[in-house]
Amino acid sequence: MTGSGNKRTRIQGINRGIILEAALDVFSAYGFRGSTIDQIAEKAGMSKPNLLYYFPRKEDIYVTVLENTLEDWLAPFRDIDPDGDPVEELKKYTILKLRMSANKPESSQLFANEILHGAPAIQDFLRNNLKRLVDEKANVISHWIEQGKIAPVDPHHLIFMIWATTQHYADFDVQVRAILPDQTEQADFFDHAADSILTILLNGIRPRDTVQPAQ
Amino acid sequence: MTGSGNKRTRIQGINRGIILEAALDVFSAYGFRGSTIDQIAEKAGMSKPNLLYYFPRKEDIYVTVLENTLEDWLAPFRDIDPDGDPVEELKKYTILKLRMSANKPESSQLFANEILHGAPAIQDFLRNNLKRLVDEKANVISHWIEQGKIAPVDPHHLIFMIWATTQHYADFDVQVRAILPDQTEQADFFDHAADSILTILLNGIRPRDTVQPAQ
DNA sequence: CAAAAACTTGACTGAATGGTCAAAATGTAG
DNA sequence: CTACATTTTGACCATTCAGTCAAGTTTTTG
Repeated sequence: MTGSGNKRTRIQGINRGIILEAALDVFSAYGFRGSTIDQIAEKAGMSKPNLLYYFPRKEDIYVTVLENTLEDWLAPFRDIDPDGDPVEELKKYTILKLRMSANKPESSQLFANEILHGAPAIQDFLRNNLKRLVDEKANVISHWIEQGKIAPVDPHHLIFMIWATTQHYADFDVQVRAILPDQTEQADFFDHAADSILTILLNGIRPRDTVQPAQ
Repeated sequence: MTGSGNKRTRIQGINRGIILEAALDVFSAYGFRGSTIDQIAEKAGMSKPNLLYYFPRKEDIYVTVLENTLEDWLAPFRDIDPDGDPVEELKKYTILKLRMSANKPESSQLFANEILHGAPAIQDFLRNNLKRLVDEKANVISHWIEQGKIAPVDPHHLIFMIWATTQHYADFDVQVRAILPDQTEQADFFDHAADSILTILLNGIRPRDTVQPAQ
């Protein structure tokens, strides 16, 4: 959960972890500018100078949290298996992402906030690592289409659609709760959401030999 | 574009408009906390005290911009016609929403940022006005389903899916551009996006009499 | 257990920023 | 064109907040 970088001593390992956990909470709730070092320090249960002993600048904390988050976020995407059954793979991925939205909305929110404000800290990452990875997976989808396993749809836009839809439940959490106050209380809310989304999505990409009805 | 509230004099009308336009740009780019009154004042071409003469507090500007934005944002949703053809109505709505993402991403971004940070300024609006409206439109969709005009899908989640997908192109603009640098340059990028999304979405909700294939 | 290294913190500093104020400039109505 | 209302702004104030520092405390190591 914490594990980044060079933890010289025992105490460093522990405290960096505590700080990063607190920082995720605070940054995801208030954004970079909206968060204060004091807030994070208090949540981490240490003094501000102590926190700055581990991360000399506010930005250092932020970037570290963001990097850790990115990895969590991409792992299930990396795991999409080119040799698996397309429907099964996309289904698995969608459910995993949705589960992340349910269990760790903070990660998604932190990331969303970063992108929303122009991704100042991860421009390069998006343009290089992420682009490469997405292009690669888009290729996988293209193959599936060629083999007639799913309908011909633009792979990139399909990926965007899955991202958007699944992250919506984390990023727009407040709105979802406001609109469905009772259902969001229920334990099976996310299962139901998954069902609904997958029904549309999987039927949307099911191979069709008939032409779409006019209009 | 500007038009809210009580503009006593000619000058007030003009200047409030200028301020709100500048404020939308600034707030959408940097968030509430990340924006400064000086920034907005400079963009609006006037001194800070002058700006504060029209909107005594930073929050007043923010709330006003947000309210104007909300109306733009909801108008096409309100216009979904219960008596229209379902596929045609949803198609129209999706395209309108996507066009808004293309033409005025700032509005969507401002709204996304507000929700992302817990919607402190519009909790009530979400819980009352928005919930009512969404429930109403969800009912319309339910009717369409009963009449067999579209497949049985959860109306609320369908709405979320359309919102999420269309707004993604505004809110995650930087990411989309990073992944599709060439295509986003092209004039027909949004048309292509609309095609891709609608292909999946409309097939996803097309009435089916055959059972979905196993798994 | 003593010395060195690592860790912790109260008190402080400087810059940024939301907001005030009184006086000047401009617009408007009779 | 004069009196009044509206608009504009330079200078200023108080607060918040990132980051420093020097002096203390704890942990580790030989």
